[in-house]
Amino acid sequence: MVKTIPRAAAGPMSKPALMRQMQEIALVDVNCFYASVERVFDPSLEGKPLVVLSNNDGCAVTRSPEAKRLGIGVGEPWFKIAPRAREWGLIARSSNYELYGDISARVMELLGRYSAWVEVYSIDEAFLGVKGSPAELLQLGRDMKTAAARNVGVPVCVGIARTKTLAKLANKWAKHNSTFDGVCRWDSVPADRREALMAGLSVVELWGVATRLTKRLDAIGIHSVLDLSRADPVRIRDKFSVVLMRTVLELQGTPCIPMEEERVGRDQLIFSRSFSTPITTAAELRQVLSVYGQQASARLAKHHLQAKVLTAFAGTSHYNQRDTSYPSVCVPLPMPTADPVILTKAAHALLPAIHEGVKYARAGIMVTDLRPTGNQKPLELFENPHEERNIGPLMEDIARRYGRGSIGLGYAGIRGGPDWSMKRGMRSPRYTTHWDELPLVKAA
DNA sequence: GAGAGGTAG
DNA sequence: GATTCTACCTCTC
Repeated sequence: MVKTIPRAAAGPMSKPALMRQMQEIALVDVNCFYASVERVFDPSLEGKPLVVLSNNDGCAVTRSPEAKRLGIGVGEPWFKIAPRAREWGLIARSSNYELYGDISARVMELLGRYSAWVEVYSIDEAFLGVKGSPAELLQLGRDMKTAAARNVGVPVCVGIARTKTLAKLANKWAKHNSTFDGVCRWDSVPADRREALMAGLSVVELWGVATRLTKRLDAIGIHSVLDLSRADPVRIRDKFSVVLMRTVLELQGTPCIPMEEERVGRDQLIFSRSFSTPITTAAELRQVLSVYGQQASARLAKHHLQAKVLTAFAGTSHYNQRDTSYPSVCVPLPMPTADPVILTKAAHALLPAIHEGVKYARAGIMVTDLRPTGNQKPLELFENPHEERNIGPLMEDIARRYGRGSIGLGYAGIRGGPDWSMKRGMRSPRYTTHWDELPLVKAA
């Protein structure tokens, strides 16, 4: 008697079934994403050196290829670049995360048409499970590149390989080696050429390896990607960590870093910012912490989460070595909550640790031990009078209707920008998410 | 479990 | 004078 294996039910394929079908992984990422988005809406930026700045217009986070050629590094402070900007014809933009987020969503939606399994890895890149012959895979990569340029208006590069680490590497080659024309499939590159490329690349270029590991690897004679790919995985695990061992195995073609499901809940939320001008008084800091407390409340509510622990912290500038101070307090909350009053009050627990006169450059709060909002009512004894009256949702409703800043609790409610608020003098319009900032088109 | 260290984008 | 922010993982104690 032969048992027959039941056929899979019709309908969408299960994840394990997809996994069996999936032969390779494609890494698609947008070239210098923020700068490319700025160019979508302002084509006059095309061909010009352009940098997008971090919060507070602090430093360059994204540079157009022309800006890179000027020798501007990532993280280079704007105050150092600015004096020469005019002479270089360099243009700077403040970061416009709302716009970038919206364009990112369009790119991801587009990629979803090419694979049933897209892992959104960051704002500008995604891993895709892909399947097909070598020729089909290369064609798929070229199709995605063309579609992103035509439908969204941004340039992307594609790396395709058997493992994530190799897909990352192939993507890098696609980007920096014009012969690949933006699409590189690892196994389609002749072995001797791959080795030459790997021999010429420092381990610091690898996904998961940064400066510290590079130093330690250098010390044992491992300098290039090729060196690391030939290392003994077990020895690497013993001398370093399982993380680096996975990198070695992945370089050798053994997948160890799986495609991930979309993260639903988060483990922690952080609200933190550097100030445009340092804060020196507890009164000002109280106001800042109130703002964060309410932001945390709104975000928790949005994700249907409650927090059990809140940590509040402040710190002086790392660049000022005198008078340094990094006060922080960890406040266990009496019960899981997303209530703005409770969170704000908890955040204020930092205030006694603040020394008047010290120049605090940054502050923030972190909520941890997050859990989904339960539906069972807390014991009467522990019931929170504010939550009962739903102050959080009420404030959200007003903010939605009358705009952010129209309502706030106590010190967070003051109108007009306090002088520590973020500096963003060169922000482009939020073209796609605000009615009053839509792009105008003139038909002449 | 907390904190340090490291990494990514 | 001035220099991002958020979130994760692993290791150690």
